[in-house]
Amino acid sequence: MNCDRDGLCHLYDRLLQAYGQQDWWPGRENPFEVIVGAILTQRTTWANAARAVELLRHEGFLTPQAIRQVDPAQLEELIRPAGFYRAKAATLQGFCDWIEDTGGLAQFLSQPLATLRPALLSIRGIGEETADAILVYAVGLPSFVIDAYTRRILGRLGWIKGDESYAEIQSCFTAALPQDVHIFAEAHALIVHHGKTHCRPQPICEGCPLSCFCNFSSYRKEKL
DNA sequence: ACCCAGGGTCATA
DNA sequence: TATGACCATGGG
Repeated sequence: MNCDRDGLCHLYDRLLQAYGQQDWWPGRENPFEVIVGAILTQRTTWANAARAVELLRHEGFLTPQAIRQVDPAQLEELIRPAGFYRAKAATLQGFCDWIEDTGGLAQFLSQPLATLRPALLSIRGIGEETADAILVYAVGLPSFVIDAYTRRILGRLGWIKGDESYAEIQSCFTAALPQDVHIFAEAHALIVHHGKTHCRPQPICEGCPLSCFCNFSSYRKEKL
């Protein structure tokens, strides 16, 4: 792995210059809605997850109490457009049970990163990426999100092999960037946007702001 | 008829 | 620890 500070800072600058501020994750003013969105968008397009969020909002289910109390079958029907709806319904209710049993949403949002991240990871259905997305976009704590696009982009740049652990890649970003949640939020949003426009499984090299991207030999051997 | 998307869990070797 | 199977909808 050759993922140094200068390279990552340069990557961030290039993406920011190319795409501008993303101001990601609509509905960021409602932390609980962001948490629900983070769970529903797992391995799913945002359009599908957003449909499910809208259905929940329309029926008045965008509170921990409401999701906790609703009949599981009804919750499953509401979030059906998001896919994996049985697993995600169970995750949502598991999360809301835990929130309500540990002092409520306000209490949750006021805790520090060192206690919040392990707590999130202990909930079934919430892994590292979802936990970090919740921490950054809902709670406002700087815990860098590593997703498939991040791995694919770094892999195609030749900076990682691909078998590095989540923590290993995350620590590179943590060491390179200022410990500012706004930077972390923006950087991950830029990576996803770049991934969607140029770094799909089938690359789209026309107009790619990272001109070196499509030429790397590591490109053939990637797992993603 | 494919492939893919802002993952995570569990069983197997 | 490392693959593979499975979860499931909707768009290209």
